[in-house]
Amino acid sequence: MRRLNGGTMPELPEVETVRTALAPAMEGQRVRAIDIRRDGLRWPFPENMGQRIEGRGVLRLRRRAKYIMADLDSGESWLIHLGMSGRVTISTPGDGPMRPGAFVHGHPDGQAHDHVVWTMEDGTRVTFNDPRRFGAMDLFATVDEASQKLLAGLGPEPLGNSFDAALLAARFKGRRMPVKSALLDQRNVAGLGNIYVCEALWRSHISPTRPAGKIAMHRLEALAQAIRDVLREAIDAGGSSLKDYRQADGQLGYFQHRFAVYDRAALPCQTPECAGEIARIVQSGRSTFYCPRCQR
DNA sequence: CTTGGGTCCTGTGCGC
DNA sequence: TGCGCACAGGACCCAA
Repeated sequence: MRRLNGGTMPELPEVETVRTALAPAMEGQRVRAIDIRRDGLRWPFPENMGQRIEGRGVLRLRRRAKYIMADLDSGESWLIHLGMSGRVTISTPGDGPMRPGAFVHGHPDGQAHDHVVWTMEDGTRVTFNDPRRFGAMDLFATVDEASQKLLAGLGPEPLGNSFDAALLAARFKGRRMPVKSALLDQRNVAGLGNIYVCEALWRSHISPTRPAGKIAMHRLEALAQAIRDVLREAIDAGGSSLKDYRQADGQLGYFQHRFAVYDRAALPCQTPECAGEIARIVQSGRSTFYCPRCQR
């Protein structure tokens, strides 16, 4: 089993942690300058993205699913998705060198894959780095958010009031697909990714291969609670990591969390008195980690 | 409508 | 030591 280099992919908790860190650096300030170093990431950037952002004030930062939105005083919202490998670095003028590793790979002022750099009016610099370029940015009228292509159709926020077992039951009714796949579908629940789906299923003792429509209500209650618990714990862990982020070069987006099953193939299950061994299977081309003994 | 598979992208780690 | 390849996966896209 390959190692993940100690990092985790940005799912809801990591994105929320990034939003929390970016808010004090951006909210209430104007964008003095924006340096866009390529045409796009996963998709081309929106037309005139730089002109539409430069000079605008940032009213506030919000999160929806795995997206961060910066509401601008122009009436537009700037949407950012970290994809798989997106990182954000915050440098303040007092930090000394604005960024370590200058002149790397021919980039005069930064590191390889620094794609967008924005400078706030107080000199704070925020750098978006994304080697795999699965990330995305867009601009849309804030009032038209409901019809924004990437946001329309998203399911409820798992930490919001409308998410519960009854909602899962309604979404899963009659569905034969494995519950693992159903939880990854952002139309059912917004913000879960491979890691936290595995963790939540383990906590609720549900097999990832079980058809989504064949889970008893009391087990869906446990699942909904497990989803909320694992996300909340990861957000809390990210928040505590934030206090030390300067020591990590100000790099945000990857906060190590203690996983019970993810990337733990062949290691012992941590359910008390289970003594099972964590298995790795592939579902829809993705790794699933679970305990065949205590997850049914 | 539902479901599954392909695709994009680069860094990393492993086997030969 | 160096090379090639599998793998990591979020979300769209399309085919059956």
